[in-house]
Amino acid sequence: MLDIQFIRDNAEAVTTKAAQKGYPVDVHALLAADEERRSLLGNVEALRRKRNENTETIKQAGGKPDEALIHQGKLIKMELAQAEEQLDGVEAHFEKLLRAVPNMPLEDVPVGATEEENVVAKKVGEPTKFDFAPKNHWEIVEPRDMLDKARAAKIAGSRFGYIKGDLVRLQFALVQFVMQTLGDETVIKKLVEENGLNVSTKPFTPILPPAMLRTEPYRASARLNAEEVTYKIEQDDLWLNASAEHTLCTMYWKEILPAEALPIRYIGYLTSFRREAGTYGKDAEGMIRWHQFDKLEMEVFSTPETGLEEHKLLVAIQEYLVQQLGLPYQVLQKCTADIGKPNARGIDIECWFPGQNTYRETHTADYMTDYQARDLQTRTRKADNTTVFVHTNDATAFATNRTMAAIIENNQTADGRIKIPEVLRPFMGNQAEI
RNA sequence: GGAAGGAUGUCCGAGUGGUUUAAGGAAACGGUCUUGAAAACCGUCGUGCCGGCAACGGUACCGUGGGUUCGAAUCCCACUCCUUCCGCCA
Repeated sequence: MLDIQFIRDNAEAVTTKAAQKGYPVDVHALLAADEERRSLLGNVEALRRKRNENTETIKQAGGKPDEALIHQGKLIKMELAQAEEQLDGVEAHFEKLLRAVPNMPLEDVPVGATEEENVVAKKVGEPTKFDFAPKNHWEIVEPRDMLDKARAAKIAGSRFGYIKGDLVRLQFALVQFVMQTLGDETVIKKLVEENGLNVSTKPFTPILPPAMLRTEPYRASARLNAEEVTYKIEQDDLWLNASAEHTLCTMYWKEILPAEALPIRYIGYLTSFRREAGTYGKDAEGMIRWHQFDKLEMEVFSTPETGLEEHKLLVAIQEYLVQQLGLPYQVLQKCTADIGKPNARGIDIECWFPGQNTYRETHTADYMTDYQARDLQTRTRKADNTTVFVHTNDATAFATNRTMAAIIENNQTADGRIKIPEVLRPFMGNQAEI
């Protein structure tokens, strides 16, 4: 959530920017509720003070029952109960309005009403050329028994699949490659320097996070999108994660991190689950949009000063990883409508899919400033002993299904085989193709 | 699934109705001493919210929610989580 003080000071800008993101919020209603809340809080606190003073008087008298004082205490109690009830109602209303306000986009985020208005920031590599008609990834792997969606549909329904054989080995090669690359300080240092960033060169810590989480931290992360995206385990009041980010960004819920711990950089590997409600018909074939998929996800906790630089580092890492695989791609600066409620800035990377003759999203990088941390109450202590909310960043390293689909389509041969990118070969027994 | 014990500030930990605006210790920060460091000693040191330019004042927070009481960290009820033991199990 946003700082209410910020909203008070910037009511017009908040209204405008929220609307740009597609979240029309009634800032005037929010500020009215805020004013009413503060006024009622004043009443309540004055009554509590009276109560405390009455108690103190009784205490001074040795705690002996004094009918008059006890009677007065009872009167205060009744009055207070009424005032508190009133305050509770207003506060609940206030909080609902406050939470409805999205994070403010940074200055360089293009204003747009739909994802059509995302801006292509750069293109790297040329769309792959073939001297034959390139196939879709499923046309390559299904006949070779590396992907079985029919049986998965029988067992689990649509948007599931059995991935088999060499494709499984390819997935674990991707995992190994990412863990090795992000764990290597020389790589991080190189990317920090090449991009002129002023951040730590600390490598990423590999992490296997939980796949389920409780409602309270999930809600605080501003990532709980109950109906369309997220599965609920009703019996145990747990949600299935829709991204490793959800159990990573919540890790330090209600904690104060020592300054020297930052930045905290994690590279997580986790199976994620999405309901994909309302997407019927989209990507019915292939392995792009499943209910269940594995993902390597980066998460960074940093000081406010370095938050934006960390975001840029994550994008640089994403580009580096894609380049290492030799995939053509474009970098998209997401517009206000597409960056998401808690985001201040968002970048997508789209890889070229020759079988579909188009670029398709494979990576996202999200910068939340302190919007998530405020609700999660994740803070750090500064040198002067005061505390400040941390900044959070998350970014895809590889979503394995989509990345493998891109590798399959770009590296296909005329006879229906798949060339393995050089950097992955050491993790596949030096096999050059599958 | 059965049983028991727990949950207190950055950490450890005392606290069973008013003396707690939470003891004590550790860590951290500042200082004294020292050639330097360590030790010792002195001092500072929880987090929100409201008001205030500020100094400061008020108020809340002892797992969560409710209740009893003039007054609750402390008593009552419900719930959540953690630990240990037994059972089951990858």
